[in-house]
Amino acid sequence: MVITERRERERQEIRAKILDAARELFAQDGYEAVTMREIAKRIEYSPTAIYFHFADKAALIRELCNCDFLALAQRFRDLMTVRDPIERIRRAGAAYIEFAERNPNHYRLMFMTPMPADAPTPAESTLRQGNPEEDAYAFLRGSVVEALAAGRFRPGLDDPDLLSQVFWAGVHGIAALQVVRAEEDPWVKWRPLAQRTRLLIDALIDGLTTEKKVP
Amino acid sequence: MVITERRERERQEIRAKILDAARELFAQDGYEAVTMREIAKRIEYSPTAIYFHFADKAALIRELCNCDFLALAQRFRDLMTVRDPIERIRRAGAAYIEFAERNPNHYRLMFMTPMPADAPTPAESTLRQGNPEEDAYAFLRGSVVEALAAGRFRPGLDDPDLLSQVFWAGVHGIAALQVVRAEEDPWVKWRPLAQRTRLLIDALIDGLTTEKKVP
DNA sequence: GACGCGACTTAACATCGTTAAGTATTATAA
DNA sequence: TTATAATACTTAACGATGTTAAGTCGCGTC
Repeated sequence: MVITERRERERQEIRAKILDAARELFAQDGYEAVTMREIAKRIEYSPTAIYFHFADKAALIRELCNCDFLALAQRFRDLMTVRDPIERIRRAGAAYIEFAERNPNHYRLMFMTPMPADAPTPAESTLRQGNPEEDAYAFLRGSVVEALAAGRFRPGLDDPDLLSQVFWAGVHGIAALQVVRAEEDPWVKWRPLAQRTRLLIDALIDGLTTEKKVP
Repeated sequence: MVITERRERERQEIRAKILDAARELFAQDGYEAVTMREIAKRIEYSPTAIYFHFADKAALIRELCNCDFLALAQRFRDLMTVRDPIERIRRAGAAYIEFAERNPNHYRLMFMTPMPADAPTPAESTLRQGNPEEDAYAFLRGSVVEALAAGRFRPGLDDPDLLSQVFWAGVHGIAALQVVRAEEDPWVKWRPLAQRTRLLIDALIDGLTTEKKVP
């Protein structure tokens, strides 16, 4: 039965080729602009061939998205070495925004697009929910729990989910506005991204914890 | 020449009918889902008729968008009566998020979609930039300047644009995540919007100003 | 050596935004 | 009063999109 193994291997190869082509086009031009026909042309197959490997365009893009979630979580994994949980949260916020700046189209799909009804639930997904190495939210929440245990947050603030979600919202706001209004915006004179990032993270941490960065 | 006046009036009427139909469909289903043919069916005209009143679909939607910007700015206008600038900023943040919650599709178009290349510049737009009654950013910035003059922000924080942008980013983060992940999200157990809103605004204000809400 | 299945192609469908061409109605000019 | 021109539309069609139906070809199995 070695033959079916080879078949399976070939299947995975062409699957990967499709994904690579799609990723490249998509990172360049964004979701809507990517065409099944164009992906097909790139890999020198007919457009229909893609449908033997992916149910539809959404499924294709969803698979790319999964990779991106993993990539983000793995950037966070490197921050495990930071011992102080508050400092770790700070760095995670900065890394998050940097990810968005570097992969604006991926970020848009991951966090700025409504989830389709048939999106995979944690049970279906290959990503294991709650595992900080694969789930970025779990990483953030874990650090919050740690800081909470160390009594670093202000009294009265004791809900790790609420705290995580507020911090996430803050950095997401910076990232999302950057992605959408990155180029020349005649309506608002944007301050440099680094300045906005720094001040928001500092202010949020200052407002939530007992420590003071600014006197 | 009263006749051309009537013609112009009729023109405006059908224009308004198109806009109304488009607004309703759009608020229900979002931008991509709205079809020129469906708008046409609703007003009982042929699809082509729309093109005699609007250059294309984007122009149509852009006009709706303009109305929404104005509507938001006018919600802010009511906050002019709040004397304390910091309290006014607080309330503006809450009103902003409430607007997003109530008009998720409009919000998506206004703040979560890349600006098309042919979007109107402030010079072209009917909205007057810098006028706090028509420009929500100007309203926020004005309040920040006022608070700055009153010495309410922490020492070292003296750039009204940077401060405005950071505050905007914070509330935008809450609003944007709400719009995209409002329904059941199996990945994150979301805390109630009101709680997230309150904590983020309080924390940001605490972190940026000299006053303390929480001890 | 007939059969069947898997991987693919060609052709087509429905739907989308948009445009070309034609047609009434109506105001202006002769 | 009638010819002309402009206005406000309609019908038909174009090209592009995601997707599906039907057919082809090659390989492994009985």
